[in-house]
Amino acid sequence: MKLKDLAQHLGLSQTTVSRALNGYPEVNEETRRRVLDAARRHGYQPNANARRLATGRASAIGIVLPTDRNMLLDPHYMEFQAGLGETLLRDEIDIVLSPSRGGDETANYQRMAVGSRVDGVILSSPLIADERVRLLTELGLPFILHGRTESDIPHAWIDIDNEGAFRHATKHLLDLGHRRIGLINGESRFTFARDREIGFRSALAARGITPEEDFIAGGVMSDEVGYRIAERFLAERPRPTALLVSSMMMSLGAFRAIRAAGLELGRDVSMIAHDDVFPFLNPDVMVPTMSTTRSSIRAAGKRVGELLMEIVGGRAPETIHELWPVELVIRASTGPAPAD
Amino acid sequence: MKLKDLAQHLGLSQTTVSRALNGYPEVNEETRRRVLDAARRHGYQPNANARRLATGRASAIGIVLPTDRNMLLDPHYMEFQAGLGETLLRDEIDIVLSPSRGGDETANYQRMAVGSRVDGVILSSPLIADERVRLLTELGLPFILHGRTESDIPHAWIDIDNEGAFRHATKHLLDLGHRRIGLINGESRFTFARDREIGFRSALAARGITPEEDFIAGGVMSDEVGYRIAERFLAERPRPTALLVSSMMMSLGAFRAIRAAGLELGRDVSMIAHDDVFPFLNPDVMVPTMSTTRSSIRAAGKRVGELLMEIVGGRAPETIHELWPVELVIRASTGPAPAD
DNA sequence: GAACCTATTCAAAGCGCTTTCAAATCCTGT
DNA sequence: ACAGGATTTGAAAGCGCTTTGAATAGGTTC
Repeated sequence: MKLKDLAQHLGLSQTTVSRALNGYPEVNEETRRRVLDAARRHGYQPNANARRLATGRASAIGIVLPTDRNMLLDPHYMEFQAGLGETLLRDEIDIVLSPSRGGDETANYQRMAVGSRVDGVILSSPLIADERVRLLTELGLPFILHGRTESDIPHAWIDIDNEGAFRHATKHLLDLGHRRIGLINGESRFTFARDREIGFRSALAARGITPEEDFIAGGVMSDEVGYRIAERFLAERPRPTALLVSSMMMSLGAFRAIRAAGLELGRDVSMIAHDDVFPFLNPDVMVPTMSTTRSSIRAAGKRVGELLMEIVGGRAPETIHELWPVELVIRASTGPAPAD
Repeated sequence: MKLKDLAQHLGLSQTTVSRALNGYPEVNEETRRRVLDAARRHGYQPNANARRLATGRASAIGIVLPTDRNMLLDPHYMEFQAGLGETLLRDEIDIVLSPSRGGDETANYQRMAVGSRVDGVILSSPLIADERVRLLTELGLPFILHGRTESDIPHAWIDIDNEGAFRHATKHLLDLGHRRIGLINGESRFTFARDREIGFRSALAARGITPEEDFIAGGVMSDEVGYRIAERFLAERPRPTALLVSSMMMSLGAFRAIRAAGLELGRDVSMIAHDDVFPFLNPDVMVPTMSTTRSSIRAAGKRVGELLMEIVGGRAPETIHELWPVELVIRASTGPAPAD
């Protein structure tokens, strides 16, 4: 059933039917009712591609998934997508995935931009100086950054306060008497990891403590890497009495390393991990319960979707900068520093 | 730059240029070279939506993500998508995500089918009697099932041998002398979970052992649920000496429960977990290393993409049934049953 | 009653591509 | 030199929708 058929059936022109369906005002209310009614009865749905061609709008947003950077492999993306969906589906916006191999993301973005496959894209996990901002600006493809990057080019971003989160977490550990604190971070090329390290260092500096460089490390945010780094930290003498960890996945590994070293979490070693709020990894049911800096990545996904649609709708990207505060939730994995 | 411009620039008709670009044979080789050359120089890329409208092919496949079923929240989807991308990106096929809330997936599928938004869809995590097979058949939307379901309607599927995998794993534990084996399964409404239970039971039955119903449980495949079930099992007297677990995530929780009960994995309690091969959760680096039934979900995603494109291309779905064997990898988490 | 609004509808022209059908050109064999 | 076939190109008709510009009908105004 196409528009033409529906129009014929109603004895109206395509024009009027189209207008009635799309809510244009210059249509008699009675006519509109008839049209909407008939459309529902016949299960009419416009051909998405015809509409796209006619309007020039893709009604879709894109995400490039780097399938070889370990990035995508973790659950963060999934949660983020779920959040995105909450916004976009309501407005009949499609989410187009463009998995990219071999670090050749440029091609993916180009492809999306040129064929008018999508109206805009979402940039996740930005590097400290991320080329994609320039690339997309040149391509003229609207975008929003989830995270931040250094760039002269004005652009939209939304980020959590990674620096503040880790500053507060560090400060909390200091207040508990900890002096040797290990930082198990994400990969240092990502802005969020840099910001967390800055927050960590600044809290130490505020107390006149010089951080031990051996107690700062980062890597892919996996269970495995968490284990390895924690194992290394705990083998040092004197060893750290507290760990600050960039993800719950890593904290699982770190926890194992603590056990493996014959130590007890929350007593011998304290730990605070960053929690992106995965439904399948709940810090409240861990044993012991895990102290966290918490910010829902799903909520972020939802908001990112909203904002991108605003940009596509004409809002100036440079007016969009949101920095979300991060909550520090103290649970049982943190305790006073043990006596030396 | 559109086709018309390019044609004008070359002094050719749109027809010829279009044919040259799309590899039709009835075009002079020299002309084709000129066209391809000019297209590259001008960075010409056809408008995706115009092409879609003209050909009637969407060059896209769809995935409905149930955002409220806990399903999607786990990392399986992500790995699967990565695999999909390996196939589809090569052929310029888009992956369209359709997140669905409130269990109203029907609407999502309908939407994809009618607007010719996608050429076909992928069905993941089928229930034992999954309505979607009938729905999609009626909608006339090509699809492939990743997993199996009971249905009179002939359809394409690809699945791993869940039953065989768990039968072998159980048999291996029996060979090690274990008699009380706990099954920590996925949610029982899913076919894969049922099949695993069948495999488990049949291995026991083959030795004349009646399974203890209290040692069979299932739930969302999360760390948390793994912990809870294992904790419950281990509180029983006599307790199981081995656990068979449906996912690595659950096995993490189960492992914690074993430690919490003051037991040692691989000595007091053996464990075999199903490993979908996540790059961030490597059974080889766990302590102790984890015995697994292994089958890469990413490889499955890749194959599913290939097969779906074959179906879209005209291959009869009922000719597509692939059952993949599952490897049993014995590592340190399994050992002989302790004396009673 | 003529001129002028306003509200409502429609015919037709795109959107940028593919594809059918016809035409033009070039060979080949006789 | 010419019919007949193969090769190569092009004009034009869609694909199903939106949107412009024009037309019609029904008041209003002076």
